[in-house]
Amino acid sequence: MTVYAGQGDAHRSLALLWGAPAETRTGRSGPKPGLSVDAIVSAGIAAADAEGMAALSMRAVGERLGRTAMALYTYVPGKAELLDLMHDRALAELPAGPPPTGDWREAVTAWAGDLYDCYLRHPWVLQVSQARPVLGPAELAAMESLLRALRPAGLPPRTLRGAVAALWQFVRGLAAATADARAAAAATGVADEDWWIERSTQLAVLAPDFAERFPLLTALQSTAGGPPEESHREAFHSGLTVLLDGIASSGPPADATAVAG
Amino acid sequence: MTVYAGQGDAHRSLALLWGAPAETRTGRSGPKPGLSVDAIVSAGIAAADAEGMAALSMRAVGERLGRTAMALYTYVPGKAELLDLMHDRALAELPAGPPPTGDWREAVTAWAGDLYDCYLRHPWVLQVSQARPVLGPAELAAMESLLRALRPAGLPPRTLRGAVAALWQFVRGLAAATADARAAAAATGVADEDWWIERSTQLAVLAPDFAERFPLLTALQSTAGGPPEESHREAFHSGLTVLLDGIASSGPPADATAVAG
DNA sequence: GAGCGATACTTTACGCCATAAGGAGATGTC
DNA sequence: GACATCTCCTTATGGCGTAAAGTATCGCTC
Repeated sequence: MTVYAGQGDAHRSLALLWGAPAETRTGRSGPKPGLSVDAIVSAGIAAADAEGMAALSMRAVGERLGRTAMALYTYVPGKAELLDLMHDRALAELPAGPPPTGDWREAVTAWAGDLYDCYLRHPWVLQVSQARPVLGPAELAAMESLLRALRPAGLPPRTLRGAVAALWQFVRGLAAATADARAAAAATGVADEDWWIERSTQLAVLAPDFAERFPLLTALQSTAGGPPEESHREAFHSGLTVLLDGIASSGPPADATAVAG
Repeated sequence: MTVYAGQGDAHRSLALLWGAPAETRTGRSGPKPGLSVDAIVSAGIAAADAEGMAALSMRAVGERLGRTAMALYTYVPGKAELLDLMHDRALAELPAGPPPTGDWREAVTAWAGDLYDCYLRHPWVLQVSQARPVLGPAELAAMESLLRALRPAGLPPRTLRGAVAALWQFVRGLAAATADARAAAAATGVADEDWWIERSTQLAVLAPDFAERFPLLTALQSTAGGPPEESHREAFHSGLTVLLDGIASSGPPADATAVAG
């Protein structure tokens, strides 16, 4: 669901993301707050992790805190902003910085693996409207991490921007594919492999000319072995290798870093 | 919206996608169908193009056809399946095959550009739960096209799978970023540039230590010129170059194709 | 310490949504 | 003409996000 939040109150959203500093006015009257933005975000993440994005409602989050749905509106402008906060908080689980090894390939690989794992721990993040320019601190920190890892590669700014986009989107996309395969397996109660086989059987009936219409796809598919989960992991590594090779060939004179390392 | 369709009746969905062949039983009684799956899918696409994914309801689609929402359920099992059909129909706009030039880089670039443009023509496609293994004919045809374009690169199967995933996800991700930037600009009525400036100003207030916390990001940002739309196009090209370079370096002995071409 | 305004939270209500259930009318076969 | 079948409708159910308004609680001012 979507989670295609309206642009709504962008200012308020940003302020919440970056933790509005002097929110504590002097002279507050009224009952003390029983909740907090943090607690609400945590409850939202717990709910999304446990029940999935489709089941995430303001009522559900409120119930986890022993409140009604409307109580949340004291702390958060609306569901869209709550999702923004949840998104950034999930990304905040990423390690702060890459290990200071000299090998940028290793550093980038570690970064990609961390992001991939984080997405799979919180698959609902992938359903929050992608690439909405929310600019939360954790998201920016993750990007800074990637830039730090890539620095030794010595890319010019243009290429660097492209490489960052390609890396991020690749990880995100592969995590989404993995997560969806898992969800399908869990929802149908069918094991990954069997589900795939069933699908293929149906396809063979519906499109008997499949092999002729899609010869290359058929050929490629026949070379795949093992369950989808493993196949995704393999695609992750080989795709990442392609990306790293591309980055290496766009770097400085080709052997400067290799020799230096 | 999500479009995180339940796995629901996968069989029925697949049958619709591949155009169940002998649907016309002999001896049909009852009134003649006033609608068709095709017409409903077209209306759905028109609605999504015009009003956006958030406004896409069964009611809205029905209204475009002069019917109620419930009338659609005679033709389509539910909203999720309709979205699957819309998704595949949108991808069917892609050209059938790459031009038969010998230059695979050119062919892949053309393929990527076509997909990028298609996504931007139908931004809602990017909000349909990504990578759901729907396996519609148009989606598979697009993949076959990419494989055809990549063939001269002579990649081994493992690498090929990774490269395909990386390319597809990269294009999808960048299209999503571009589409979201456009949506933000349209929704706020603010021009791209101004919106970005405003955002930066807010950030500077909320996080005065921005430059210290994110030095590399700050440095990279300062090298960017021009409006976001152009910046995205630039990222598209430089990212694609990185990917193509990576593919080239994973291919056969490195100069076989270059010399041959 | 009385009063008052601000605050947290609730109840209620509105207008959406997808879709289950059942009925009305049209159309074909027998 | 009878009947089965099919399209399409109306109605109803149970959800959703959230606007509006009410209630209880707290802290400040006088």
